[in-house]
Amino acid sequence: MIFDIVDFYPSITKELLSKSLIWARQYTPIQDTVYATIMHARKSLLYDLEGRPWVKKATTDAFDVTMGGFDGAEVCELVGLYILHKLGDLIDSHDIGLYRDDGLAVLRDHSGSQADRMRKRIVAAFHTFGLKITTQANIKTVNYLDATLDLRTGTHRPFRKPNDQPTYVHCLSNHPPEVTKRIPESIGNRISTLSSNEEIFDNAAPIYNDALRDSGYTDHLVYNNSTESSKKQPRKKPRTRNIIWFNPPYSRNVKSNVGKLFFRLLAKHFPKGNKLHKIFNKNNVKLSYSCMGNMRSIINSHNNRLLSQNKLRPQLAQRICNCRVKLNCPLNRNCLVSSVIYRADVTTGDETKSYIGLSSGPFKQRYSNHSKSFRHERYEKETELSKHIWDLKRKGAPFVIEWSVLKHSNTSMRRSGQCNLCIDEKLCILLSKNPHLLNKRSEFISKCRHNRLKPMNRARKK
DNA sequence: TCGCACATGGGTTCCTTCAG
DNA sequence: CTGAAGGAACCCATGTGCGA
Repeated sequence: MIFDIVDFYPSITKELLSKSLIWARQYTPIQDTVYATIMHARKSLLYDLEGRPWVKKATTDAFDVTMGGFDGAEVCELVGLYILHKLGDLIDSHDIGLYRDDGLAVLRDHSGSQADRMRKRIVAAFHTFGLKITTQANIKTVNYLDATLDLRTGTHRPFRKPNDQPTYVHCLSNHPPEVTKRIPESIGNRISTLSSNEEIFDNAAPIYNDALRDSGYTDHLVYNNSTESSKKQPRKKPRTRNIIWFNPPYSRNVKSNVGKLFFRLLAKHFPKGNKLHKIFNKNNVKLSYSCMGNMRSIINSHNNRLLSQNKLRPQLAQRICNCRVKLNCPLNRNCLVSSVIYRADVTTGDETKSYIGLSSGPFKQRYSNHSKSFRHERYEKETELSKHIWDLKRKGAPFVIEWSVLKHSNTSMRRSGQCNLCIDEKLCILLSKNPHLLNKRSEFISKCRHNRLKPMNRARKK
């Protein structure tokens, strides 16, 4: 029996999702990424994890997000698992499966009318969750996802919807060569897996071969049943290595062999005998090209950034300093500025030592924490700056601290997944010409802590 | 309600120890 | 030599209380 949930994601009610979450947490700690995504979606819900009313009110009963996105997929997976669990009373859990909104069930030893009664019970069960499904029972052949399963012959073969012509990235497209090179091979493997024998593969292959030819490839798909033989002899799992990846963006316009140059630098600066050779060597450092961003999304994000800046400007102009005594403002009446890289210059006599830090929130808040660590000895070790201040205090050396903003930035993520603010801070530290910089080298390898504070991830902490 | 000081929490890396 | 485990350190972000 095959069934399809109509408008699955838009039909998931707050109650259903809350129940699914409560159920899932009984069995397993939910992965951080999944949890954060679901919690983000939960913002539009009226219930929290314990079923209590959620503070933020939603406008509608259902979500306003489409299922295509990451959020939708994760929510559907979770709710789907909950539904499958509940359907366990009706049908053996080994005989029913759900992928997003497509479901498949095997009914053993059921006559035609028994199977139809079961179909009706499953439809009714979905109704109790507020979901509608379309079903087909008493069938021996089903088209499920991208495969056709035939119970009569016990075979399976690739399936595509009528008029669904496969299209692939063109061989001359501006992708890393490894990507385009592997496309024919990966398609061949996929079609082979979906075909239960070579004859079925040969029947299915022409449409994919044509699509490959249209995309400029000369390769011909070959049946590959190695997956079966490899299953029989499980290979001993090799010891996992700690690999450091370098992922430069790939572009055909760049004629330099970036990879070759990179490894040449690696060999030059970390030769055998070097203290760091153990960490940075050809076996531990790998290179893989990443794709350049889609031109349309680059232009869109650029436009959005400019437009949102224009919207924010009037607000910024309203409040830039809240100091009671304006003359004492650490940033010259600009202390409420957010997302900045700042520098503190500590001058004692003729020596000036600097400390570079960042503040994603208002600088005033960060400043307040710094001043606390200067006042109380128990917070001496809070920052390298406070350590230095307490050093000077013990020596009885008079000092003056001057604060300045080095760079305005933001915590939005770059394409590489790195936060602008953190990268700018590291860059400022690297480019600083002050030989008496207080910052420690270990800061360069510290990870961004702003990712988790994005609205989506912030909910994780509630 | 605002501004401020302070306490606490949290994610991450570093360092040490120990077993295999 | 390697990886796991546990604690310490670091650098903030967030919550709370209090006086003006």
